[in-house]
Amino acid sequence: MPDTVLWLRRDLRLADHPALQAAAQGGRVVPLFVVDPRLWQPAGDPRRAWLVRSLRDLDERMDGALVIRSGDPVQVLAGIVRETGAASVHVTADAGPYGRERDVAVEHALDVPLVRTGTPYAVGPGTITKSDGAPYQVFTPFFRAWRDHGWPRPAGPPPSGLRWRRGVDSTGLPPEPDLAGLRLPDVGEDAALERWRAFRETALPTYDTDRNLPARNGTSRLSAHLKYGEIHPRTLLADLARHRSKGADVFRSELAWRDFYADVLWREPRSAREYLRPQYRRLAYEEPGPLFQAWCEGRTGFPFVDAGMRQLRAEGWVHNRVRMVVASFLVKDLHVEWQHGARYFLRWLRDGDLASNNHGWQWVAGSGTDAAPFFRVFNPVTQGTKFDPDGEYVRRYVPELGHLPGGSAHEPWAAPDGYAHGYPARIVDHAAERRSALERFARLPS
DNA sequence: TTTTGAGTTGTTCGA
DNA sequence: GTCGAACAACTCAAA
Repeated sequence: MPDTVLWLRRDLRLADHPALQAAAQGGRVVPLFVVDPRLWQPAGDPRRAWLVRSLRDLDERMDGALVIRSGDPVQVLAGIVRETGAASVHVTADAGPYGRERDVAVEHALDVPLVRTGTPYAVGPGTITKSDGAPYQVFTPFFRAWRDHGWPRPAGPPPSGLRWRRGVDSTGLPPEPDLAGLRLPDVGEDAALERWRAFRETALPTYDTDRNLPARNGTSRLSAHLKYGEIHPRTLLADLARHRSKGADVFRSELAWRDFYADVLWREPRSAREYLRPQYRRLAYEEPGPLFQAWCEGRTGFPFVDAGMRQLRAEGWVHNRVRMVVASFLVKDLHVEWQHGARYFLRWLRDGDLASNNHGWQWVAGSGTDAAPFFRVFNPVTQGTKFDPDGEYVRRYVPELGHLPGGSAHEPWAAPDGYAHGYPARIVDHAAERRSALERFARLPS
């Protein structure tokens, strides 16, 4: 039986891995990861560090068999096939705009088959359609169809006869960037499974309500594990079938959101960078300047916003409720186009995913999927007092507010000693900027 | 075929 | 303090 190549990308695990199962049908498997400058360069340090750690973990599970090479995948794959005499190259299909084109280019350059088995999603992009075959543009009908469609069972553990081919030249791991104090959680397949187990047994039953409270550990924090494919949503959905609770239902729908946004990107690749509703391009925006800088650095003077932006720089992760609030602040209060915020997020988020991140930003901007009532402008103070009533989250990330008790941390301007520790004054008047945002929308030709 | 109701995550105003 | 209406308008599916 001839050997095969398993070209790993966003599927850095051994369990529940259909492409690995397919590759193992041949002889020995050459597990390969290509450090592609076109993906490595634009990725921020948190994502690079996560990737390096995840590859190191995977290599250990493979007893050191993982082959790492840098360069253009077209050349690297052709070289590997030539060196090893492999009969096929196996991948998990990539749904992103760059990955799809890259895979077609690799396919054309190879004289052996490029075999795509499975996707990183429960239901592959392009699968769910309306009865007339057109794609859904609204989440809830997509969700119903997605649920009714169902998803495959987990593929199980790696096949018992699996043999890695050894001795293939490898450049070794790329250097891990210095994160300068930014803390990442444990990385890798075991860490992902453990995170899932811990979440399932503690926070899942109350996920429907607690997921909105950023001070609490109420969310799964699986996003980066899912992004790198250390765990597959199939695995999660199979386990969820044994949990009956409102929390389990809501968590399932969050996995459907991930599939939905991947589906939207697959059908409209330009939506990664451009407005899904093109008329929003003509809105009156402001060029990013000093106010944008203040937003990036978490010194807008709005505690909930600043806490979120500082959490981003401290952990490479932000609670989803707070992502919405900081995004709304940039787009609706500072009138900066969503692409600037999305790019900054992708630079610093450890889970930075093109589809989820950029469509989430478009949702906030009003230009994305969903009815998008343009008058939806988050009030950073209201959001703070509603979802962080004790001010615990704000004080955790903004030490200058540590002396303000309870919910008063959300309104330092109302406390006599609110600015005693150097917290900045508000950079804009929220009520005025809200009106300005609504006026800009009203002037938008339809 | 047309109509109708509902749609992840909101805020403000006035009764 | 609570509550409903208004903000204005697109997609989808059921009636």
